[in-house]
Amino acid sequence: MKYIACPGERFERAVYDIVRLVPPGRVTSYGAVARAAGLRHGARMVGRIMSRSGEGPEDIPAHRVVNSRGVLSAVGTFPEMRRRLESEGVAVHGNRIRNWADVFWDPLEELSL
DNA sequence: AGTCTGACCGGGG
DNA sequence: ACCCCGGCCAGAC
Repeated sequence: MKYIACPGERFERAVYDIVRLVPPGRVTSYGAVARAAGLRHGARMVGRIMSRSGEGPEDIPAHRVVNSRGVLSAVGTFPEMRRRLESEGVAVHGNRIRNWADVFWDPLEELSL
């Protein structure tokens, strides 16, 4: 499966497809998803897409996407995020993920795109 | 059209 | 490890 750099609906669909593949117990980042979806500078867009992801019927693990430093930057508007991660075995200290380097799941690498 | 604001990122200090 | 800054892009005024 491969995605081409094309903004708009295609990009959004690619983002959804990728996020759905993040396994429980692992976490990825907005920027990493953006790059895998073909937009090098699309991190903010991914963030926006995640923030609206609760609206539709689409069911995706938005809690498994955090910022590039392993911090739960969304916990303010998405409080359940932390509990969901912990229930999957991800250790969180403050709002920061422990062993970030080990828990990090990079779509580009894991999915050979 | 101009400006501000984000669930962002990388580099530099 | 922390903070700051400039760059990034789309949406809301």
